[in-house]
Amino acid sequence: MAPDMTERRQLILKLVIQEYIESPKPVAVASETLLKKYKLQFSSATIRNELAALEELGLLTHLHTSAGRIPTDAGYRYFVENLMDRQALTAQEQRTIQHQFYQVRGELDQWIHLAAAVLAHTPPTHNTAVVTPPRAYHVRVKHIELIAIYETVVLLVLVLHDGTIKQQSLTTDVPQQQDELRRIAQRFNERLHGVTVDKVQQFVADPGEPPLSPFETTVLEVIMRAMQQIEGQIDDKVHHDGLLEMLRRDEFAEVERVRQVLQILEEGKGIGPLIPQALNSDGVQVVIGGEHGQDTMREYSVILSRYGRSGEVAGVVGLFGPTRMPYPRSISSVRYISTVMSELLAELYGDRPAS
Amino acid sequence: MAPDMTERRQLILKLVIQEYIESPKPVAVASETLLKKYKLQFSSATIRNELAALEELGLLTHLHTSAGRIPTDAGYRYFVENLMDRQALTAQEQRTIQHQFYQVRGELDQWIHLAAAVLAHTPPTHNTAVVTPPRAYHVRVKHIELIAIYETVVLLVLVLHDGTIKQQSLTTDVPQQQDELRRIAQRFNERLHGVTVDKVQQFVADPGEPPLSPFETTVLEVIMRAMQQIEGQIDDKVHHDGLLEMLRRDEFAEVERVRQVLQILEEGKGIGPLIPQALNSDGVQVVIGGEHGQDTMREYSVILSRYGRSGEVAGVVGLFGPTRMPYPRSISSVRYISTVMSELLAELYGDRPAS
DNA sequence: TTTAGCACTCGTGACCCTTGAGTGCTAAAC
DNA sequence: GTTTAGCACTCAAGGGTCACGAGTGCTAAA
Repeated sequence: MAPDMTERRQLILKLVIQEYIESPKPVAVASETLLKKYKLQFSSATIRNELAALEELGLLTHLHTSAGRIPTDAGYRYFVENLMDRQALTAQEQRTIQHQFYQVRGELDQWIHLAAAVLAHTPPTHNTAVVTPPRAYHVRVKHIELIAIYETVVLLVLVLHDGTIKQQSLTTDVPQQQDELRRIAQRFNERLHGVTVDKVQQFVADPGEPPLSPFETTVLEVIMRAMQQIEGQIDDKVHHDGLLEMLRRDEFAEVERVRQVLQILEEGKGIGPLIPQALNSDGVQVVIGGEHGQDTMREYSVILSRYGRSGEVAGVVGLFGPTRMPYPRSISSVRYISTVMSELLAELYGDRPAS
Repeated sequence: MAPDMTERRQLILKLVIQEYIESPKPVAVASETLLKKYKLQFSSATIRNELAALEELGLLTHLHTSAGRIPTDAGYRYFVENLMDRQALTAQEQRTIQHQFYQVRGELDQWIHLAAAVLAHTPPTHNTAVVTPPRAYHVRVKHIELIAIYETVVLLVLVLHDGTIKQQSLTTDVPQQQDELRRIAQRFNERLHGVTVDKVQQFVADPGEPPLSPFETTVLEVIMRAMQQIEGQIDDKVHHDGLLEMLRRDEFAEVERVRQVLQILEEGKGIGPLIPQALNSDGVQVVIGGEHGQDTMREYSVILSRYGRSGEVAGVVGLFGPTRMPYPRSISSVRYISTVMSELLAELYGDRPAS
């Protein structure tokens, strides 16, 4: 703790931030307000002196002379690191969430929707939930399927070990029979089960006997392209929920802010770059304002947590909103939901490394 | 043609609407402006009389006495039906679009992204492109695959004949071997190929020999549930592109309008109900303002066209924006892109009914 | 039936004023 | 040295007034 941060200053900073983030509207907080609301044992003049000191320390600021104080990014950071009280979810809330996940446990593609919906609708709402699907960094082949659609059209279904599915139609000059396709798929499945993209490459270079037909080569090329594409787009699309609710906040009275948010969410700008970091960290990550040098994010914060296991099948889940965010509660929600999702994921993929 | 609609009135109405929808800002058009811009052979006073008459007929309106005229929904409708000049895409634009689709022809899941991107970025931009994935109303089983993830976890992959893929993990009490799973899948594929959900139901009721194991019954139940769910959500999620570009329009200076649009796009309100109709019609559908009694849509128009074949595998593609929309050009774009997509779809599924 | 002329309407933007919340400072009290 | 009362000062927000000008609607003449 910096020596300048006396206990009283900590108390006042904490109260200012709590007051500010909990109020429905973003009104700067004044010395008299604090005095009355929290029945402090010193006068408003003293508070004003302390507020001035906290401003000197860079933790608070104000928009103009005759306005109350609002936290700076550094102020929020200090609050999150040192001052805030944890606000765990109630047992009832935990049960409800567990129950909802239990109902869709098998449907991996529903997870991200559910997670986002739950986070967006667990009070306090008014922030946007963001989730990426569970994915592996280095994808491996789980299963290959070739289905004759009709004579010269074949549907390739590629299942990767993280559960990602990629489908692709192929047209061929030579008509393919379903029997023949099954034979090809079986050979591929035997040789390629569990391998990464470079092992597929090796197989193409040295297939052994019998050599690959042109059609088989095509199929393998498509498979490799698909795998590469999927590896490259890890943080491509971030699913979100609760946006409209968030836009009701007074912060979004001017269109420009709304456009900013849409740019961040729709084009992945701002949040995307934070995802790799979250995937490789344990615990909840909090990025406040422009802390990571992203100008688009200067007025927004993101709370992210990985679910699943680092380096294996994993995704991130979190909340996004204006820096004026109810951090204690939001952090608890994100932490809890990531735990639940991790447990369910472990159940699905087993407790050992996914094969 | 209503007898009141003299040629001159038609001309003036057409010019008013063209002037209004082509201008970058929504400024009501005045009699003097028309006179100067189009060198009309009669005076501004005459134009004013005609404008008053067109207002009497319900085709134009104005916001206050000292403002120029703007079209009503009925005015736009009359324009679209009777007055507008077709504005076909240039050969160059057509080539570019064809080329882009050719590059992703096999990847069905890329289609909707591409279609939306192309529509959103073909001038005039400033409207939002909307696309639904190619889907069949009555889904039939194409292929069933069971993959052992580990001993008691099985991944079911269900491929439907419209190319939709549904994955679901199942946990079982009895460990399942991959060989056994392959046998089960093969039996199912032989018996269920091409069948609709009620035929699956029949099979469960009367499986013949050998009877179904509890695990097999579970799998079939999951399959049926998945099929029902997919049939029910035909117009569930509408993919869109170009939203941010549209929000730069002056129409969206107030947040309330932006919220309306997000509600329409994110929650499917407004556009969803129009989709079944578009799927069952030929040609381009234009819904202007609140024509279909949807209050949320009162200030917006949608241009939709089916691609694919009615009743078989098909989707819709279109444009969405404020009623002040460049109809001639937008309609041409939508028409062209739906044609291209229909052709590609026919190529993928063959020219006969999909089997 | 068309047109010139002109009064009238009404939204827009500039300007000014008042109000009140809240600070910052000074000087006295503890 | 620290705390506090008192008060001058600042500044955003809201409201009222006014001038401006674009554009219509009407009247009367062509």
